[in-house]
Amino acid sequence: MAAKAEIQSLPEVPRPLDVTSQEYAYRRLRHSLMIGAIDPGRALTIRGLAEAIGVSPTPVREALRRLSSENALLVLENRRIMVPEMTTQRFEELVSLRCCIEAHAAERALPYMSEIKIDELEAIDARIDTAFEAGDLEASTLLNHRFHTELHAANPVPVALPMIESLRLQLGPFLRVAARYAQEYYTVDRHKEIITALRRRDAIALAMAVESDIRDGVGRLGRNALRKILGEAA
Amino acid sequence: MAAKAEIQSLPEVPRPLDVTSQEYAYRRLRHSLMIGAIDPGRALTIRGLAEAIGVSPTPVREALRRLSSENALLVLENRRIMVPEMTTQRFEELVSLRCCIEAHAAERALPYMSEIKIDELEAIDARIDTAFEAGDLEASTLLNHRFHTELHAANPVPVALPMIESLRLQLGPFLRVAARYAQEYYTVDRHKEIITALRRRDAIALAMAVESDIRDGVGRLGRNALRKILGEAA
DNA sequence: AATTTAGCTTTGTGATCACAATTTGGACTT
DNA sequence: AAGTCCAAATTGTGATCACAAAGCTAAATT
Repeated sequence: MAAKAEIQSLPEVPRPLDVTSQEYAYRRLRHSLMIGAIDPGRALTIRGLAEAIGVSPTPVREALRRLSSENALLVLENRRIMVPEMTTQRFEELVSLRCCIEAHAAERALPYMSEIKIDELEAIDARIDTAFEAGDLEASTLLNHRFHTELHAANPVPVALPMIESLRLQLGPFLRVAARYAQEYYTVDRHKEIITALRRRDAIALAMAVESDIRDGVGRLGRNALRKILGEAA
Repeated sequence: MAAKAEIQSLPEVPRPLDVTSQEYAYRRLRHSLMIGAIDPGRALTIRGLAEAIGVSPTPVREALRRLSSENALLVLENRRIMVPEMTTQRFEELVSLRCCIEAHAAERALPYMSEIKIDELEAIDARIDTAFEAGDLEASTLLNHRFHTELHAANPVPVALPMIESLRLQLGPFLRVAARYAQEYYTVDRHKEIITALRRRDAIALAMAVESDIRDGVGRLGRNALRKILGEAA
């Protein structure tokens, strides 16, 4: 009996005392996916993950079902589970859909935006700049997520949020790979424009700023990486 | 020991031989939700559903996790699971988001639309009219779903489809209730406009037609129902 | 009569076990 | 040396059981 070939080592996340094993497995898997700790195309086994996380197969299965419902994982007809691979077409679809939904969600959140909330967003943006100048890409992207989430969450009925997070989860693993291929980080941060539009209560400008922020940021990074990755393969 | 208070009777769905119990439970629950067989606000128990479906609790739990990831079900902090209730605000958010995504998805599918595909859509639309005139609301709404799905599925990378279906699932239970309150069915069917826009390859007209179709159909029906329901309550 | 409390039931959760299907590895044949 | 076939291991699946928390009912206390 050979030793288990590959005991996945998943990044750890804090576990509050009252969260269920299923929820903990979900969070840990989700975080691993988001930061690109599991490569696209990688096959996952329930028992392997259960051992890595330290719980029984049952809660792991439930976590995997959740993730596949969010399209963060793919269940093949072999019933095997893997991280979806990125293609040029899928990337373009994901980015354009994310622009569409986030612009819409921002417009919908605008009427509920208080000046205090805008101040908070401005503070987060300042921290993003600080983190970026310090070269802390980890904190920078995390704060960037935070900025967008806070923006949309101003809406008291955030039905768009789960969908935006699903898109982030689908883009996450690939963007981490993409970051390795980027020689320079285009920090074309449209957050200043977003905040200006918020203060002016200008819905049109807001939607355009949000769309530009995503298209010029995520879109450009991913496209460049895809060009290089596909160039290498050929 | 009193008999079980409420053995849910869920609408049956065909079960192919090769589908897992988990998948079967999912489909049956999903279908029940979609046609409004389970009232909003209704609490669900794992054991009760397992008995109703005829499987053990394990696959039911997995199905419930999937459904809650799609926001078709709500897990309370008591860990109890229920069908979300509809509010005016949530309804408006769902309808506007659905307009936004479906218009976008239709635009994205347009370049992949063949004349044959458009013919098929036209055929489905004809069947919708037939079913509607025959008073078969069940078939009519089912075919309406089919029409929209076929439209979006022309895109070879349909990343928007799961989100659209999630929105349908969130609106489904309520719309069934709403239909009871509608004295007359506004059959303002914009499908003819959609097909014309497709044939002309007019992306703008297509997006507008899709948006109008949803806003004038689902939106109007739901708003009227909400007005009456809330009027009764007051 | 209202409120608290005690005990029972129901419920979600998760670990374990058994089973079937798929996969894997190597030995055998050609 | 390449392909085929059989056996062992791995994997997904699902039922069952045990446990703890939450809910409910009814009795007892104030």
